[in-house]
Amino acid sequence: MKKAKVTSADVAKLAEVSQSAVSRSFSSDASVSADTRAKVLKAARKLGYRPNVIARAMISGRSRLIAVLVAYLDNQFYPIVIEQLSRALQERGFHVLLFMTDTGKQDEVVQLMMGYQVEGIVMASAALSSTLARECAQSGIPVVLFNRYVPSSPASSVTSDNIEGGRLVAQFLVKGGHKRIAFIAGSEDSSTNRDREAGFYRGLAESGQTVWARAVGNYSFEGAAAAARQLCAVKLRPDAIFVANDHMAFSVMDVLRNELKLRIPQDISIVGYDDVPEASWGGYSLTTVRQPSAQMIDATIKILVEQIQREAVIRRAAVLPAEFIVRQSAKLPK
Amino acid sequence: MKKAKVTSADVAKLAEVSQSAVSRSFSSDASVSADTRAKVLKAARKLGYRPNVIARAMISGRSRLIAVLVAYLDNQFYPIVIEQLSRALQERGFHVLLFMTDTGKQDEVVQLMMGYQVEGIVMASAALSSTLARECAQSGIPVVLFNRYVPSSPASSVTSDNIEGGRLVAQFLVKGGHKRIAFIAGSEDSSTNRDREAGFYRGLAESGQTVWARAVGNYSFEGAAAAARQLCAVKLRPDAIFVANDHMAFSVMDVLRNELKLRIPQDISIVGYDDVPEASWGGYSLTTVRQPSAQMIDATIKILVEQIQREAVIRRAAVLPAEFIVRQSAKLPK
DNA sequence: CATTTTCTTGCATACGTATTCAAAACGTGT
DNA sequence: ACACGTTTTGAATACGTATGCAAGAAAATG
Repeated sequence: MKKAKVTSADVAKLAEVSQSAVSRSFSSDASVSADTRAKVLKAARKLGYRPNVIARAMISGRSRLIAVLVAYLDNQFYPIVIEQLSRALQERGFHVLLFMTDTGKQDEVVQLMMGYQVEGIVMASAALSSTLARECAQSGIPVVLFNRYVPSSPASSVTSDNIEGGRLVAQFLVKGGHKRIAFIAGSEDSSTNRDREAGFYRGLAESGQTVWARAVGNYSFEGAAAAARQLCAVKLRPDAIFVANDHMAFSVMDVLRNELKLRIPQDISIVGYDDVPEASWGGYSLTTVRQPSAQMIDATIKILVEQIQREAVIRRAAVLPAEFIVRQSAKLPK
Repeated sequence: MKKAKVTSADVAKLAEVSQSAVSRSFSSDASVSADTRAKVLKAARKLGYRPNVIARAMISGRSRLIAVLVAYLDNQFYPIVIEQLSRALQERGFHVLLFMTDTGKQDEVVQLMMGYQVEGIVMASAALSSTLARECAQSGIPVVLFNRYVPSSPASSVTSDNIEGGRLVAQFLVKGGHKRIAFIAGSEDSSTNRDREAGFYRGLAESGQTVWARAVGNYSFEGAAAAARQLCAVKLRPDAIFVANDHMAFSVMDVLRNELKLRIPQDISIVGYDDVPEASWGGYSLTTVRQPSAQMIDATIKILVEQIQREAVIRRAAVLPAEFIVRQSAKLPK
């Protein structure tokens, strides 16, 4: 098993042209006669030549690599995003370098990404320390916080309208006649949770209500289960719970139905956020708020590509409309 | 916003050493005095220097890139695998270059991967044409078919024992007293489906039964729903269905419960395969066969790393034990 | 102290491609 | 046939790092 690397020089020799000609034949906007290009391509095919992207990146300074940083993939929202993002980037000649990290090791990982000369960074389900953001901005690498928002940061962001989404939930639950409406938060330091919660409270206030109870689930399955138990361990339990994302909502529903023997939505209504695929499954049929993932991906790519082409990092913040999805986990308004 | 690239030469100048010294200071097993290394690291920190991995890959021929090819991420098995794989590779200094592709465009994508000089390829949920496999082997790039198996291919493979897994399902269902046991297949050209089905039939035969009915779901949510409807549209419907993976099983359960108003497992038993996280959720509580994903990842990495280090591509085939997981979607043996 | 032996160090070069520059080839109109 | 603009071509160089080599420094040995 030999590594028989075939280079542009090999192709050049076979095609009886210069190495430059080979290079130009593989670059779309170069000045080569159709004649020599044909010769080159023929020789290349014969030898099985493929331009070395690494070498190309070296000289051109464009690696065509986009780093995607994600903390976990058990919340189905992120796999979907990664799939769509990867497909869309592929179409534009970019490719995804995937990094998994728990918060804390972020600095290290960002250094790694920069080492790979990535042309852009997408951070999903992970915040970005301000020093790190500054560092990226200085080196001219556009950063998009996907589904996260940090006002003071030079990084761009793409989110859905979490505030409005939260408000919609409040309105729906109030109209449904609920009087003891509770909230289960995600990570308290995340902008998604902050905004959803703020919008939710505002919506309640507009109807003259306030939140009945509140617990924290930290966007984790177990955390949400604990939060649900906590909320229902009082004499007068809530008659509705807004859970800050679908992933937690499933866990909450399991606890309510199987441990506490409550019927959903007859005894208690549940609303989630994200509209991940499982939300439409029959086992849950979760009323939720849809994040427009396709539009969010589009916005992300637009921001990245624009900044890469113009070689200028400008802060952008895209906020896309959220849509309320009615299913069967919450009582309908009469 | 300027791209102020800082190179090893810059660091060398500041530290008053040669560029070679800088390079050596960043290579773990190089001969540098502790003294100069300290000087270099100090200067590097001051300038914010990070070795350019691209340039390093160029000269050393080691990109530290592993291509991961996957067809879709809606089956939760694959996100989990990607997460674990990425984490494990990161620990060993490798990184994941992610490619999404529908079968058909595979050749193109493999060419792309080779262009990036990846040191290894993991193909999950995608077969590999034999010409492609040969090409990879020739260029000395180890290929691991994850959860796929192609006997004639020079590519290595890592699977769970799908035959035994299928057999376990048959045994369990027979012991549960079922008399009309059906099967919903995944993609008929996939080795996972072939092996699970073969093992299942063998298990049935050992108990003197044969399959009652069979339909194809193509590993898709909609396909499985259609298959379920088809199986139950006869006068005597099955009293148990083995569905070739969990993802399809959820869809089948939805159809049975919500459309056909059947109770699971009282009216009909369902068994899946994979043990994805959702299988343990209360909404489904799916009896299934667990694929040992952690062990499969370990095996994959071991194969890759070994072949990369020894610079020799040898075909390996790891088959790991499957474990039967009893939950509540299938009647228990008495 | 002389002589090996082991460590360090800098110089020069190589990796495979894109791109600048000047020369060459080719057309075009007079 | 000539001058001129346009297109095509090859030689040379640069990108940022790792490494073989030889020389110098330090350490170990006698």
